[in-house]
Amino acid sequence: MALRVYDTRRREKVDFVTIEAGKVRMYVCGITPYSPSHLGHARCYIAFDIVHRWLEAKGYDVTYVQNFTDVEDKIINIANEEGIDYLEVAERNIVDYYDVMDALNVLRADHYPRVTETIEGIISMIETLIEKEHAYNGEDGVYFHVESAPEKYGLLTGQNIEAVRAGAGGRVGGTGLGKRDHKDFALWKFAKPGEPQWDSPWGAGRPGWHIECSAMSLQYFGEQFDIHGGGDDLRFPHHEAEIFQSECCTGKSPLVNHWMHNGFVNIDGEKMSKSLGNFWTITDALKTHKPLVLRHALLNAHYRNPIDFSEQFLEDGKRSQNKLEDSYCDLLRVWGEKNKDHLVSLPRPQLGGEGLAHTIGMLEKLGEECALSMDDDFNTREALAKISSAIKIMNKAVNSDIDENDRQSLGYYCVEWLEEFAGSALGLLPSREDALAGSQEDPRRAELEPIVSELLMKRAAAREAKDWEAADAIRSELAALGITVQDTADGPEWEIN
RNA sequence: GCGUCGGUAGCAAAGCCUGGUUACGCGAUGGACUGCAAAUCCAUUUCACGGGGGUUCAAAUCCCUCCCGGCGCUCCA
Repeated sequence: MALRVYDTRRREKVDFVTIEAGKVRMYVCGITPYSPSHLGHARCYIAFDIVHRWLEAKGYDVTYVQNFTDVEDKIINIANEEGIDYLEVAERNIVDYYDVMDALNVLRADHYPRVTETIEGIISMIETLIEKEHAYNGEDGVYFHVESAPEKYGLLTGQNIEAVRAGAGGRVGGTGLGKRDHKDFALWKFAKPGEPQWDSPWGAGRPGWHIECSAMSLQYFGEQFDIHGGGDDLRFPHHEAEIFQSECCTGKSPLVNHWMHNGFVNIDGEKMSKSLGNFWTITDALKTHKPLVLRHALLNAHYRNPIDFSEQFLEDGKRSQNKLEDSYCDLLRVWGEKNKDHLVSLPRPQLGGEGLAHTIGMLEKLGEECALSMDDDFNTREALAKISSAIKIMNKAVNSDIDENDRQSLGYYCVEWLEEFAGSALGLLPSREDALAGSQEDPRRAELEPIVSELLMKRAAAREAKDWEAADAIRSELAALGITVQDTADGPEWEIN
């Protein structure tokens, strides 16, 4: 099956081709750790986590690099306000980033280089650019001269260099006093008093915003690599700046085969921003919803399209995710109830029976379709639709009147099916242990356990006595505590809303 | 202004590149099951594609045009 990926530069889906057979070099722009991670970050890094997972599922050897821009204006300002070192600000937000991404089941990249650890590579890159006359030393910093390579302008945004010049109007000269041209951008900013700084051939200072990514990709991948990703807003100027820097430095073009950009998260139709007061951190969202619910909700739209985030959006994700987890749990029980001691080592059962063959056939077809959806530019929405269809078939088959051995082996098949597509590929399944334990991972559960157990025992007694009124009253009481009770063949179960 | 992405049933969102077949989900309604619920299953809620032209045996899908909206052109995932 051929993987097709949308490439921002060519503006169409193209066959995925790597520089070296079987190997993928993927670079995704990481965060500037000046504040806790927000929903936009969740969307971006989940999107590229899907790329990461699917490429590995297809057998590629993926090297995934993601940077931290740990020295930058906003970080310095916050550090000054709080009277602490800028690295402290960066560090605490990097810790937050790892925490929330782990919770969201985002697999770690292979390398997380930081600007502050890449100064040497940055300086040597700037030296080369100056030698080749693509950069110059201005009053307040070293700048890249965009007009030195005009053919590279607008490669990702389709903007025309002449038009931009014409439309720039009053903004020309607004920032960067030492610029020769308003389109030029800083490679190295000379230090102002009290700012973090490193020595350089041009004077003490720190790197401009774009150069770190060029230096890091060069360091880890060399002159050219396969995938470069990031949020849609990075197309310009950040990624176009990278093209200027890297290609002018090495003389190799194109820098990247596949440029990938994920769509934005809007809040109730408006762009999420601190000034509008509609800013959601990931931690905010996780206060009321489980991490996998947020992940599911985000994967329910194609990664390139914008998402309109709302309470309803999360509620939809919650329903879908609960359904997935409930079904997974049920199937684990169908298969494993009698095999708890060797749940993992049990060999895959033989599938027998005419009825099963039909079911297995349908599931295999859906599995293939699911893979095709992922191959078509990582269409997680369509893949989830296939998974939903599969779950329906699974539930029906497992609940039908069939031989017990068949039921058990079918359960096993279904568990494996879900683990392959919903689990490995989409990262939406909890561990088998967590799934079987229900929502046990919720910290509030342990707290509520004693009181709920007591009420459930009273209710069981009332039901035993067929005192339905009393039993329902207890259920209402629990509902008022935000707890839903479900009666199953194995007795009542409860979960926190 | 320039660039770019969109406008799909009550809501939400795939499909458009590679014209011709059901999206999927939520919500709603009825049914099976249940003491009643929940969960699950079945059925109904279907002939939806911004407007107008055109191409074609056939268009949500290709072409033209118009309208509306998002985002970018300054820091931003």
